[in-house]
Amino acid sequence: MDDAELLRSRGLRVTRPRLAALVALRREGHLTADEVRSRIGEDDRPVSVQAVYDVLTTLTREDLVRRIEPAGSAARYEVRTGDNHHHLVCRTCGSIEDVDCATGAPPCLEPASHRGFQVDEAEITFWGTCPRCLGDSPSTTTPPPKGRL
Amino acid sequence: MDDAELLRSRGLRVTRPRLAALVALRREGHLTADEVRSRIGEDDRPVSVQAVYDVLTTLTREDLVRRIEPAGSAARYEVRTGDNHHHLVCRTCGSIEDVDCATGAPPCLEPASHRGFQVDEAEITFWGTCPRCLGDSPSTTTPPPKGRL
DNA sequence: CGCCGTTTCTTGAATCATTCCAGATTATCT
DNA sequence: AGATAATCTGGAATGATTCAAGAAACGGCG
Repeated sequence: MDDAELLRSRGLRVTRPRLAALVALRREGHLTADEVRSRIGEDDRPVSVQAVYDVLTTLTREDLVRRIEPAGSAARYEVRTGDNHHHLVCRTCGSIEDVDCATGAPPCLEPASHRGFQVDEAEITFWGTCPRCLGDSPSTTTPPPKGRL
Repeated sequence: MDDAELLRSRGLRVTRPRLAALVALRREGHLTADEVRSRIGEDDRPVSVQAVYDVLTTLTREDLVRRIEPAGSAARYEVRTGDNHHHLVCRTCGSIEDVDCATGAPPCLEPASHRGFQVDEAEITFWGTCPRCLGDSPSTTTPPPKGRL
């Protein structure tokens, strides 16, 4: 099933910005809205800021894309692969890696006490230092993408 | 050890805004910077927006306060109790509850594959619906604090 | 194949949280 | 008390995201 069919199967219209966003996210994961926009602009006709947010919001709502918001960074998007994986975030350079879920199926982890909550997802962010930043001198290190924490 | 001693023990100056922030956060957890500011303003002389951010940043750096940033909401602060606990967030009203860590000491959970990362913390957010929103009709439900997701 | 109605995209401005700046204050140490 | 560096104040700037109004385009229908 190609992207066009994928969109139709969710009852979504097939538009250039949507197809381009899916392609961009399939090529690189964990992109910010702005990065998605520039990737699209590179090999396609540019789209407006608004269109990018609309597209990403729609695709997220239909579960074709997952949105993550690591503390201290703008929201990032990745193609929803179906598996429930988690993220490793480098405190120094902000890079993000996927890691498989250690336990089984979603929500993959049960809270010690539900307190009456109906839990449907456990989102896990592992914080640490990436191998590159571990070895590098601070000067050669790529600075974090945006805000600090 | 009272708050003044606590601050001194970290090499921090004892100031009214810092003491007031600690008191406010001890009374209520998971407050936004702005909420901390208004709580201080209620029973103390008001402090500037800037002072609140400075104070919270400093206290966070010294590990007296923990900062969390649930997706779709402004940053929230809570007094660091030392235990590593996690959070239950209601998708409907945005309320946050603490839950103890099921596994042991930090990082409390190991990623399936480190990929060379040196992991020091596993931050877990459980998403779901709180008991109040489960039972309530949508109309009587308190709306989410800020942005949607 | 061309028209219509609805959805989606464009441009431009607004909002919110957070940070930057420069100068006035104030908690500590001598 | 006085010096000095850390803090706080007020005001403006920044960055991500959203709102608004109108133009354009997708997809169904005749």
